[in-house]
Amino acid sequence: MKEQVSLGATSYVVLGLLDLGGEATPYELKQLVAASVGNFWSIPHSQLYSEPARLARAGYLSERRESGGRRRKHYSLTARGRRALKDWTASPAERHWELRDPGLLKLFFGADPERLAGEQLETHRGRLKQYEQLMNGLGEMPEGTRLALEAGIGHEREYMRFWSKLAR
Amino acid sequence: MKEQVSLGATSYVVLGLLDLGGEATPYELKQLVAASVGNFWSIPHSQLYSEPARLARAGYLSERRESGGRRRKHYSLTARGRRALKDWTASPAERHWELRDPGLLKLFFGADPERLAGEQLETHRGRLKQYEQLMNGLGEMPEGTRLALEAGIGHEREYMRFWSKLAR
DNA sequence: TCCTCACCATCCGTTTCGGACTATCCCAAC
DNA sequence: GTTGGGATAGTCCGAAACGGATGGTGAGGA
Repeated sequence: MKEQVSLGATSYVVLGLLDLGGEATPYELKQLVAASVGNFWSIPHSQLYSEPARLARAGYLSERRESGGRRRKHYSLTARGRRALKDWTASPAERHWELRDPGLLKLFFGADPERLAGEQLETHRGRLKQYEQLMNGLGEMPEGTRLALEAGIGHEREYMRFWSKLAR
Repeated sequence: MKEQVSLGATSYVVLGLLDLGGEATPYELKQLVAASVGNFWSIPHSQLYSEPARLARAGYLSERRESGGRRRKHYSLTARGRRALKDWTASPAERHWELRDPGLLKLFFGADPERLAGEQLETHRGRLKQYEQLMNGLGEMPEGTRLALEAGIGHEREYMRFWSKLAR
C-alpha cells in the first residue's frame, strides 16, 4: 500500500543524483547539489531531508539507517525509482523555463547599464572560471554532466559578451 | 504608522512596472508582466493582487478606487515607492542567480542528447522569433527594456548554437 | 431581454523557502 | 582525560509563493 505522491523537478534531482552516485545521505545530497546542479537550479537544503523521505514512502527509494553513531539515513534507488527517472528523461521537457537573474531585472527597470555591467562582468567572470576549472579538473564524468556544464559555459560566455558591450 | 514590510524581487517588479506605466490595476499588471518581464521571471497572478495591497499598506503605493462600476483599484507610486525603486536599481545586484531549464536538467541526468535537442531547438526557435518580433515591432521602448530584450535574444541564440551541436 | 464571453478579482489549501536552532563528532591543546 | 572549537549533520517552523477553483461584472450581440 504505497503512498501516492507527485514527482516534481526536485524529486527528479534527488532520483538523478542517487542514480549517479549510488547511495547517499541527505547531507551528501546537499553537497552533490551544491557542486553540480545547484549551480543553475537551487534547492533549499531542508528539502533534501524531506523529499527523500517522501520518495521512500512512495517506494521510489529504499532507506537504510545506520545502527550506531548518528544513525544517518542512506537512500538508494529502487527499481521503481530507476524506472521513474528513465521515464522522465525520455519524456519531452516541459516548456516552463525561467532565467531568474537579478542583474537583468535591474537593467530592465532602469539601472545604469555601465555601472551594472562592471559588477556583472566580475560576477560572471568568476563563475565562468569556476566552470572551466570543473571542466578541466574532473577527468571522467558522465556525458550528461559534461554537456550541461558546456551549456553553462556557453551561457556565461554569452553574458560576458553582453555585459562587455555595455561596459565601455 | 506604516506597516513594516520587506521588499523582494516581486515587490520591485511591481514598483518598476508602475514606474514605467504610471498607474495600473492588478489586472493590468498581470498583462504587463506577461508581456515583458514574465518571459524570464514568472509571477503568479494572485501575487499581483496581494503584493500591491501590501506595498500600499507600507506606503510605497497609493491606491485609488473607482467609485462606480467594478470599483477597480488603481495603484501608483508614491515618492517613497519611487525612492525605494531608485535605491534598488542603484544597489549592487545580489549574486543569486538561477537558470531553471527543465531541458538542461534532463540532459544533466542522462536524457538522450539528440532526441532532446530536436525538441529544444523547436522551443527555442519559437521563443527567439517571438523576441525578435518584439524587438522590431515595438518602436520606442525604454532603454532598459530594450537591453534586457537583447540579452534574452543573446541567450536564445546561444541555446540554438548549443542544441544544434547536439542535434546532428 | 437574455446570453455569452471576455474581463476582473478573491480565496484558500498546498508546497516551497530559508534561516534559526540543535545535536554530534573529531581532533587538537592543555 | 578533559575541554573547546570547528566541521558535520539534521530538524523545525513561520513566512512566502503557488496555482487552480471559483465567482462576480459588464459590454455587445442575437
